[in-house]
Amino acid sequence: MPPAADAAVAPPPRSARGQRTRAALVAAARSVFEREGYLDARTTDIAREAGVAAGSFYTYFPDKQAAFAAVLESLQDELLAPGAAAPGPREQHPLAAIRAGNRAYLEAYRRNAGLMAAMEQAALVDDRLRAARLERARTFAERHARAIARWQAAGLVDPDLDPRGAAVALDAMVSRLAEHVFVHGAERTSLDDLTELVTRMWAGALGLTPSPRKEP
Amino acid sequence: MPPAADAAVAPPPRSARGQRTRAALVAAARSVFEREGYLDARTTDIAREAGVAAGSFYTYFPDKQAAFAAVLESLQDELLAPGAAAPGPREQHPLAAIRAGNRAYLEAYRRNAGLMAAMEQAALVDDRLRAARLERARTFAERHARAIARWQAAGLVDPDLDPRGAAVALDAMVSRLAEHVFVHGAERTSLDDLTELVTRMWAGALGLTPSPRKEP
Amino acid sequence: MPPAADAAVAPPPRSARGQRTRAALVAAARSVFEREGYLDARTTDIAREAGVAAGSFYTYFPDKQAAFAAVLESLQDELLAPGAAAPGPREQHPLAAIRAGNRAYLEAYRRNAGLMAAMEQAALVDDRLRAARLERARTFAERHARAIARWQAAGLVDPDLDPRGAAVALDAMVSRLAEHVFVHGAERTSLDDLTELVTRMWAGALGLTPSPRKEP
Amino acid sequence: MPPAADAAVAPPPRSARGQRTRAALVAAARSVFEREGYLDARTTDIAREAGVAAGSFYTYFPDKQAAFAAVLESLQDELLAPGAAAPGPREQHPLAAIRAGNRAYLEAYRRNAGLMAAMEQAALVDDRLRAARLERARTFAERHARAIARWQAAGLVDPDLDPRGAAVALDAMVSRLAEHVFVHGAERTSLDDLTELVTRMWAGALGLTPSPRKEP
DNA sequence: TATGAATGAGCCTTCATTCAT
DNA sequence: CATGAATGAAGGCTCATTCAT
Repeated sequence: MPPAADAAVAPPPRSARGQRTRAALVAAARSVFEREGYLDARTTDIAREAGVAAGSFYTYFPDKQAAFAAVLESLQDELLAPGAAAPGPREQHPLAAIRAGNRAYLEAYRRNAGLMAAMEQAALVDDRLRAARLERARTFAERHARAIARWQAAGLVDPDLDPRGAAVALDAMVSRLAEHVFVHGAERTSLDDLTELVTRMWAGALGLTPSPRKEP
Repeated sequence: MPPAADAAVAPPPRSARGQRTRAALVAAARSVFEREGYLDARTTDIAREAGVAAGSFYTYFPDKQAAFAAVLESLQDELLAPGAAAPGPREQHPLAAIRAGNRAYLEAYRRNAGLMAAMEQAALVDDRLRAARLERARTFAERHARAIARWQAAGLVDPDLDPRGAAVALDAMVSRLAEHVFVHGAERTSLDDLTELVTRMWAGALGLTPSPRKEP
Repeated sequence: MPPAADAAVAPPPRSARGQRTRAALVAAARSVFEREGYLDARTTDIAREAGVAAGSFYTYFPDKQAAFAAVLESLQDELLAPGAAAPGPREQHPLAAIRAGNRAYLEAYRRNAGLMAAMEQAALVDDRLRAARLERARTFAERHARAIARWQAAGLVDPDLDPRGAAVALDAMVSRLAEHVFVHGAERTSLDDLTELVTRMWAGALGLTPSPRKEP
Repeated sequence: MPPAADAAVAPPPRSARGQRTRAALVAAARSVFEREGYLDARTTDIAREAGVAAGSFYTYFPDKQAAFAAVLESLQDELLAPGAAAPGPREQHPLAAIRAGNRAYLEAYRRNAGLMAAMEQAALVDDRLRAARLERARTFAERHARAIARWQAAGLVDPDLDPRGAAVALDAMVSRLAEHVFVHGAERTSLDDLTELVTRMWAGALGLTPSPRKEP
């Protein structure tokens, strides 16, 4: 996939030195946002932690939210990793695919809990970041909707279900649950148990046929 | 259950005039929080909108968060109304109970969307309000867990399910979905469709038997 | 001594009830000023501690400083007690008189350390209270100057000394030392040692003849 | 003795421009504190008088008290100048040394009367500044105690005297007297007369032998 | 590009005092 | 006389962003 069109928004630094500085800033930003949350993070702290002057921050980012967006972008791959959202190899039984997807998502969430917390905050405060989060959720939902539709076509899932609606609802469930557990520390459970729980909810909600319809 | 113990922290106004002023402040606070969100709400605006001097705000609340808590408290009844969460009359079939509960919750959420948005914000920014939100979620979850257990006992719901886990997960789904739709304006659907969607998810996830088992 | 002329400034409460309320306020004020200092003392706290409404404070005092002045006035007797400042019975040898005076002063200071601290604060912040303090200091100085003059006349003290100047200087020494020790907690010593120290300084500074000039 | 360890708390400005701004702020602070006293001084006034934005004040000082401390530090040299406290050249007769020390102190006090008033205020209101003042007093006292001990060793001063106690007491006398006269405007005298008075008190209190003992 | 100082609008909170009842 | 609610001016401090060097 070629660089997206919106790459023009933030001209990438030409010099190697610029590349390095920018990378340092993104790393520092990640660390600071993780530690302090979106609102409490100060751009001067990010600059200091990156080892550059306060003003240099603005050489690379137009504002604080852009730095946050850059951090998220650098995580994009991890957060939207195939395992994290997609049903996996098509040959897999849906249950296995769902379980794998949920586990990957929950693991990624837990691994980046600090940032996810910051993201929740940011989404409730900054319009552009809110839009970005919705966009990400939409990506997930569409991917999942396609999988559900496929499973319906294969006779594995209740055909009356609206794939899109179900995907949205089930994604909502998993993401909120992850927030509850990993950000707010509610409901202490193991990642395994959590994975089983949401997988079971998915399965039931989709009316997943226990075994493929190969039987006569 | 009597009012929380820390209600004593803010002694209720002695005089009738004080009662009126306090009520005016709570009303104004609700309006301002709805309009501006938690972070952007200013105590001076609340005071002005209540028609009192800026300092009078502090006669009744130690700070902004206390005013917000007071607003939530005044909503408590509505948000925790039996319909909004409980399975309703015990004789009802679970599906009807779930549908009624979800509809009531979603209606209340939509009716107070501005405030709910403020609450999400507040919970991510203020520790005490976060704790209050978790407490509220717990109340819901426990109520629902009891209902599920009852249904299991009646042979209407998959007996292998952990009632508490299922309740937490399904509540998460509904609340996040409500936030998506009513706060962020994603996924435009009717309240009816939304109600049907989540009710169906509940039913499937619980393995709800369409009609009670009639075996002897 | 009949009531001073300035009693007119604050018309004494006529009713017995008023007398009691005023007394309660003065007692409460003393306690609060002692505990909080002049600046941090709140009139509402004084009223609450006196068991009256906030507004009642102003029935008895025009403002905060008046209440403080009233407290000091109620202490006047103690602070200006004969022992605390005067040379005592004229027949006494000066050294004994000085020692007794210093001891009485230091004891009174220590007993009322909290209030004295408040007084220092008040004097640096409120003009009227500053004037009152200077007036009190002047009273002391004059009394002591007279004693010194008397001792000079008796040939017991260096006749070249300016009685007024010496009195002012030595009073300054004692009052500042008391502040150092009892308010700021510097130089921990016993009251006995402190008394001996200042008495010795007085004696030396006055060129006090060890024993009366009765010898030939 | 190197600068106090906590000097590191406020890193000195890197650029020359920063040096200039900081100096301007300290000068402005001195002027404002002198004119308004510690409590009434406003940081915004200091900034305005320094010709910088209100926020720039906080680039150099965390708060008002730090600015005050910086002003005092810039006075340190003057206030603790050898002449102001020390007995001067060792060959000098104590009386001359004491007179010179007292005169220097009183002159410095009078020259900075506005600031000294602010300092008294500050010490009664701010804990850190109080501690600083006690520390300064201790420095004086120790220096004087050493001088007294030296004079005792030379047979010029009453050997029974506790050098430290005497130093503390006499310093207290002089500082309080200076405050009386220069801050509160009590007891109008000339600086010469004041110097003579306190010098005489010192001499008497120390039992200073008019001229060195000539015994072999 | 880098630097780091400068900017300045913005808002919460206190509390002595007043006043309607 | 008592009550207790209402008043409202005042100011310290933050920090994202800009800009002169």
